[in-house]
Amino acid sequence: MIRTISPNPNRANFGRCSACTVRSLSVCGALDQADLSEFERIARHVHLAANEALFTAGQLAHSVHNLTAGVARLYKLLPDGRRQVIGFALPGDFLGVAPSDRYGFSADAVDSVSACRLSKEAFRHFIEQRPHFLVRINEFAARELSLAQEQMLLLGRRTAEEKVASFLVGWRRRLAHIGDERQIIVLPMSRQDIADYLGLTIETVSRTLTRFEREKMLIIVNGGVRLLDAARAAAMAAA
Amino acid sequence: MIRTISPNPNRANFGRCSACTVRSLSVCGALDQADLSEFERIARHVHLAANEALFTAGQLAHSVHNLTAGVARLYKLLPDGRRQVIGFALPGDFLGVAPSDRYGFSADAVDSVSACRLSKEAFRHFIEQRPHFLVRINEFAARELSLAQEQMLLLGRRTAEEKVASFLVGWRRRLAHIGDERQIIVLPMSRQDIADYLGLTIETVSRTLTRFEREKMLIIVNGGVRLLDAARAAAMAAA
DNA sequence: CGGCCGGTTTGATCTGGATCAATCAGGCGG
DNA sequence: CCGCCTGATTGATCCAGATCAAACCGGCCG
Repeated sequence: MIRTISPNPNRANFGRCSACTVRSLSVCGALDQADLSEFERIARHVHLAANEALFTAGQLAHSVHNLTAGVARLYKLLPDGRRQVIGFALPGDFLGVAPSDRYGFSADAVDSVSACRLSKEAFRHFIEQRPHFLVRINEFAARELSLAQEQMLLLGRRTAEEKVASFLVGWRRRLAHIGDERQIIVLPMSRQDIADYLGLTIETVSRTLTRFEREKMLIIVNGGVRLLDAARAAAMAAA
Repeated sequence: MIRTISPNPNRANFGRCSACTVRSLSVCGALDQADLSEFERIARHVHLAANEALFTAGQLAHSVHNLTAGVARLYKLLPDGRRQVIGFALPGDFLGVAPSDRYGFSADAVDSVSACRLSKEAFRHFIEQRPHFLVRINEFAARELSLAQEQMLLLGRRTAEEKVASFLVGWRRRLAHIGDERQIIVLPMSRQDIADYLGLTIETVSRTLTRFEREKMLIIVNGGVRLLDAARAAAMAAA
């Protein structure tokens, strides 16, 4: 069985920010010991089972979130049910940059998820006293924006084959960034999630992966893929 | 002839920040008189003719920009020349939120453009002394991110008809926001720009607009469109 | 251990939008 | 005022990926 996604699956994160395994990756990486205990005072840990909602588009945005374990699916829906997954959040990711008082998208757990939840008000107050923390938030927002722009290029101008290859390469890079260096690229999300992320149908994603396997670029395993020809995948993702 | 896009086309902006017609709309809206004169000291005004470049993807990011007049096209290219326009910048828009020391996209003038250019270094220094300004930058980044997410939904899941209708409605809203309340929706960008923004071809954009005209939803005029049935357009954009 | 059940794969066919190919229109220089 | 040049429109055809329709597969519960 393939383990869940977490920087160090053997050590549990039980509430103490100073022991947080994703701190250096997260916005909290900018906090010193004193800041951290104040942060801990205003944060609450939440745990969600697969498919439970962190929050829903359109609701009043009471809270901001800091993912500490698992993978979340971020998405928007059209009235008739068409869905666009706008991103997958990993441990260390911050969900709270928003221009209005309502959530602009929905987020729910792909596998079991842990997160720090802070009331928006307490969070705003916390920030106001700590400009260096705001700088950090800004860096995270900038990275997020840059990823979104890359995704626009993908959605608007890449072929199905390029989309799937780009997704695998990008996902692998993000897993590596949080310390998951396993041979196998774990894919906890469903084919439908991937399709909705890439602007494709589930059938096209499935066919494309099968073709990649036939062409010996990868092997489809339970819960993920094993990449055999990383160079070829990277080339497809680039061009 | 249709006038260029500017909040108040009759008053020129000649270098003095305190006389800047877009200040309240821009990141500078958060600055007081003293901040403003320091800002003015480190800013330089640049003017570009149509199709001149503000900056190019991949180059070292020396500067940040604050658009004061005209429209800029922001885009990314694939190695084979496929282009995705990731946005159009209007007066008041800030171009400078980036996660790396290189520009992540290219920007050039659609029509003739004016902008404040600041060295990234001077800008960073300026920010460090002024946390409230950073908050403002953050709000702008959040709005930008939210627009990008909306655009991902459009690119991934909307039909050609919905894309064109959404574009017109969204563009009109942005024009209204900067004070352009004219009956006609000015479209200074080419059909190719619109196509590359919507993930379509120029032919599909053209055909869709002519169909909208045949169906009496709008009239195509030189340099823009006159919207006759705003409700219908809004309905198409929503669903 | 067998029969669901949800997610995935595979196959057959269809179609929205792309591609290829002429016009067409309007601004501009001569 | 004419002819060109660039961008836009319109028409004919094509095809990548969607849709429709079965299997298939693995985990789980009785």
